Amino acid sequence: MRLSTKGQYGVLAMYELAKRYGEGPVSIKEIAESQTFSDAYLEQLFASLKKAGLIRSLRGAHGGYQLSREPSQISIRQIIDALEGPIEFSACVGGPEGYICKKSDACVTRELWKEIQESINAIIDNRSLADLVEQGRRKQQ
Amino acid sequence: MRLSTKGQYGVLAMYELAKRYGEGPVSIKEIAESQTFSDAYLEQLFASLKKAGLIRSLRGAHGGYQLSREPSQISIRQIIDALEGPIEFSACVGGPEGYICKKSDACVTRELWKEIQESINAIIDNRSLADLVEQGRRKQQ
DNA sequence: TTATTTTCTAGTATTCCACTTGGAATAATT
DNA sequence: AATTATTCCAAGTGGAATACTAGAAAATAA
Repeated sequence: MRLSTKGQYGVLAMYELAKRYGEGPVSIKEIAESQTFSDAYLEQLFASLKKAGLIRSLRGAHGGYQLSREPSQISIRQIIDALEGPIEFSACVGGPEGYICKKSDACVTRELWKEIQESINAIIDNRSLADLVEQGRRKQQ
Repeated sequence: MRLSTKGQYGVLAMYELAKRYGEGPVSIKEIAESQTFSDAYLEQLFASLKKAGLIRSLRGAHGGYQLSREPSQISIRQIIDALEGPIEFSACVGGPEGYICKKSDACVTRELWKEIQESINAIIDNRSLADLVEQGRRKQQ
C-alpha cells in the first residue's frame, strides 16, 4: 500500500522543474542528476507528464523540458494522476458497485474507503508545486 | 496505489465475525460463503489475524474462529496492519531518511507523504468493527 | 557536420498478487 | 473405533506490475 516510484520520482522531478521555472528548458540528464535516479526511466515519466499537458518539450541541442504553466497552477494531484492514474484506495470506490463485496449487505466498508480516498485527495488537490518550492527554500535557510 | 485484497477481504471477514460475536466459533467456510471469496485464501488471512492476536481459533468439528475481544476494541487499523504491514504512502516516510530523495535538499515531499499517511491513520485508528456493525444494521433497515 | 537532446519501441529481471493444492493434526459425533 | 468437520501448515503457480535497460531514429543548435 504505497505510492510507486513513478509518483515519487515524478513529483520530485516536477519540483526540480518548478525550481527552474522561467529559466528555459532543462534536460532530463540534469534533472536525473539532481535527484540521482536513472535518466532513461525518468524519460518515460516525462512522456506521461507531457501527454497530460503538464510539461512542454524542446528537442535538439540545448533542448529539454519545462513546466507548461506556473508552479502554482500545477497540483500534486495532477502529477500523480498523470503518472499512476487516479489513486483508488480500494477497487470498491472507483470500480463498479459491489465489485468485491458481492453478498455483503450494501458493503459497509465502501464508505470507509471512500472517506479515506477523499481525505487523500483533499490534501493533494490543495498542494501545488509552488508550495513545494517555497518549502524547499525555507528548509535551505 | 490501492489496498490489496488482503486488506479488503480481511476487513470484510472481520466484520462478519463481529456480526456473530458471542455466538461461538464460526468456520472459514461460512465466512467465505457470506462474502463469496475463496476459503483457502481466507484461511491464510486468518492465520495472520490470529498471529496478531485479533482472533482465536478452535480446531476440530464445530470449530472455527471468533474475535478475541469486543468488536469495539478492534480498530480497522489493527486489521490492516496485521494483514498488509503498516500502510506507508511512500518509502520516504517509513524507511530510513533519504531513502529515495538522496541529493534533494532535505526532501520536500517527505512531509507531504507523511501528512497523507497521518490522515489515513487518523481515520482507520478511530473506526472499530463495532462501528461497521452498527452501520450495517442501519443500512439493512 | 557534429554534438546534444527528445522520442519511440522493445525487452527483461525481479517482485508481488491472488490464489491453489495437498496433506497433517485435532476434535466432535456416531 | 470410525467418520466427519474443521484448523493448521508448506509449498507451488500463473499472471501482472514494477523498475528499469538498450538501442536507434529524429530534431535542433553550434
